[in-house]
Amino acid sequence: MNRPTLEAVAARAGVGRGTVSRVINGSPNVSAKAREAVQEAIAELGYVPNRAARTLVTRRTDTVALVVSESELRVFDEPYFAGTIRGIGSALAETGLQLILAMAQSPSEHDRLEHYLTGQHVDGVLLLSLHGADPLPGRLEAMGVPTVLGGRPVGLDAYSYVDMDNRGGARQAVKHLLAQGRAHIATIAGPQDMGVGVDRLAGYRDALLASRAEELVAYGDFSEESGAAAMRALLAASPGLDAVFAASDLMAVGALRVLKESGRSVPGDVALVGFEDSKAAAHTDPPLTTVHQPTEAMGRQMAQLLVARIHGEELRQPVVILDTHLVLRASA
Amino acid sequence: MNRPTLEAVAARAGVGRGTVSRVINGSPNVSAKAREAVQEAIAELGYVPNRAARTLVTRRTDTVALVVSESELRVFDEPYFAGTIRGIGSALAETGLQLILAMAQSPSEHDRLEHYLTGQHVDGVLLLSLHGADPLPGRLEAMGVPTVLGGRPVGLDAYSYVDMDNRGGARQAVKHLLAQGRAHIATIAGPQDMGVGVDRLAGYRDALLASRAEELVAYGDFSEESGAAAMRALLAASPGLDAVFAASDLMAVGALRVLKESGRSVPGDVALVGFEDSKAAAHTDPPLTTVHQPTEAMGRQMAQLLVARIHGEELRQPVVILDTHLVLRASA
DNA sequence: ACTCTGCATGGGAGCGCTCCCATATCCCTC
DNA sequence: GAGGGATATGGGAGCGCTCCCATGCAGAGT
Repeated sequence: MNRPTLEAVAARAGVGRGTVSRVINGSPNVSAKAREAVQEAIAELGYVPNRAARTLVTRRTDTVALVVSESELRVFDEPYFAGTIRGIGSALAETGLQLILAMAQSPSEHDRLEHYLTGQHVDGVLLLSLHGADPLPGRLEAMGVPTVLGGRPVGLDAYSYVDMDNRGGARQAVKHLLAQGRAHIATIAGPQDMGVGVDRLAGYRDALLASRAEELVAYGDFSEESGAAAMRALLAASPGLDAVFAASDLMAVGALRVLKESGRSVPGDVALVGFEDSKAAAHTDPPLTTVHQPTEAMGRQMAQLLVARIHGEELRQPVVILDTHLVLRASA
Repeated sequence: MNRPTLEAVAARAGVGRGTVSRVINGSPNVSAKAREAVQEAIAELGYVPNRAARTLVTRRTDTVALVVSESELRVFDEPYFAGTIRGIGSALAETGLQLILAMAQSPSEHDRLEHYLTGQHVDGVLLLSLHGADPLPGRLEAMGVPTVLGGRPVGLDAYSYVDMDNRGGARQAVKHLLAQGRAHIATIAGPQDMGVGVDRLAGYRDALLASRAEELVAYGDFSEESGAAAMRALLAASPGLDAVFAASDLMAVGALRVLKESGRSVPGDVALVGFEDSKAAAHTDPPLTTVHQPTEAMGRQMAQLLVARIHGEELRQPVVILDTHLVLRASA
């Protein structure tokens, strides 16, 4: 049951420990003959390097953490999460780095987590869409732990992050509504302590400003119920509205329900656009026109930036914004 | 920037290395005075044990892997995944174990993964709903790596797994349809190389057998499209059917679409029941009656079983089946 | 007073690896 | 043919920890 060690491989190959180590780590200064002998011995013995021993001396852990904060957990089943994690996984697989999933489910665990992350257990950290001015990324960077955020943070300036072009996507969506001749376009905005919330609202305003239409805003928290509530508020305030841009598909779903209940037809009376291009969007009645976001690409990009930083490279472009585009379905 | 070591703590506290180690690991054989001095020194220096050094000597990694196989990746955004992972996370957080997320995205990576998992990098492995007779769990156990599966495996006997009562849930769903006076009940079954697929079909048959009704089966792969295709096949074969039990919500969604397209009303002409109680189920029109499964509990349970095995405990009950129950909405 | 038991303690050995230095080997140049 | 520079190689030291053994010391028993 005992795993072979470096020494065993060296003995088998008839070389010294150093040479085996060089072969494993891809040093060029090894003769072809020695390299071959070593590789053969490795294969024969089924040798696998002991990560702990290596970490102990190199101080690299070859591990990065994906931190999912408490608030995020609720949103766990949002479609963008699945895509992002898949992207992270595939980018990381190419580098041999391991991904550990760190979830802080309570404030006390949040401390434990910070301790863990700064305690040389990981080479870098990926943080997904945090709320408000979370001090974590700043502290990690201060302790020398490279960090890359998913989603533009609001209230702090992070060195490196990857985000969707939320503003551009929203602008496009609202322009589409305008182009269809809609005159009273409302928006159901997301929480304003998150970049996504702020940016999608900004995009809405961009488009309206260009056309000098009046703005009409209600806020939700990305949940369906909040979308329904916001829709009710909007209808009460402006019964004559003829279009709604919701900052998330889920909120759009809630809004759709309320619109129907109020006897309005979609898109006949009111056109509706969501954001996310989630699976749910394709299944509503009518199917939802929405803004597509490249979640998997975002994950890949985050991982790539982090890996570069871990390798000590200077990032040419520490902030990456990915394109979004409108997906036309029946609701607008 | 240099982290303090055990030795530094010992010096500060005026004791030997051994005593500090004993304090950290909770050995009872330490005088109150020494313990106090050590704890003070630890706090003052902000000492955090080096995991790699500890792993090197103990051969414990305090890490477990959650393996998500290639085929699983597609299903990543299925709601049960989010719930399960949350349950695993919360159960693990209580034990101090770390969760690493291992995804095999291609067959070649599958080998690499197996190598990794058996190469003393993790203390145990959690495997989520595998297809067919995957050799991985057997190999892991053979190498002495404790393994717990999520979902009953088909074609191999695993020592320990956690599953939902898929058969019971399906039986309940179909009985409900029978109780409503439905006489021609079809099912859209899942893939028969997965426990969920087999068991939900078995439950359907249980219920039909009791009532001596005729069975009517089509197969899908849990995707919406496959559900739609199966529904078309069923309608072609038996235009007079008046109820459908789909083995997943997503397939039910596909079936619902086809039923509507064929001019049938739901639940008027055809009653429809899904399985999973996913978010999507609540948003269809009409909302889907479905079988609820306790995903988070499943995750917790899996983690708990694994932890017990890692601690070398004999499992009183290595197989755990969790209850499911019917959620009545409008579609049946 | 002396031995014996039992617990607290210090510190050597060693986990498996990388780093680096000293040494061996080779080939080229004059 | 001798000297010099490169390149390949072996192996000691040491990363920070746990394990365990030897030692110290107090209190109990005779």
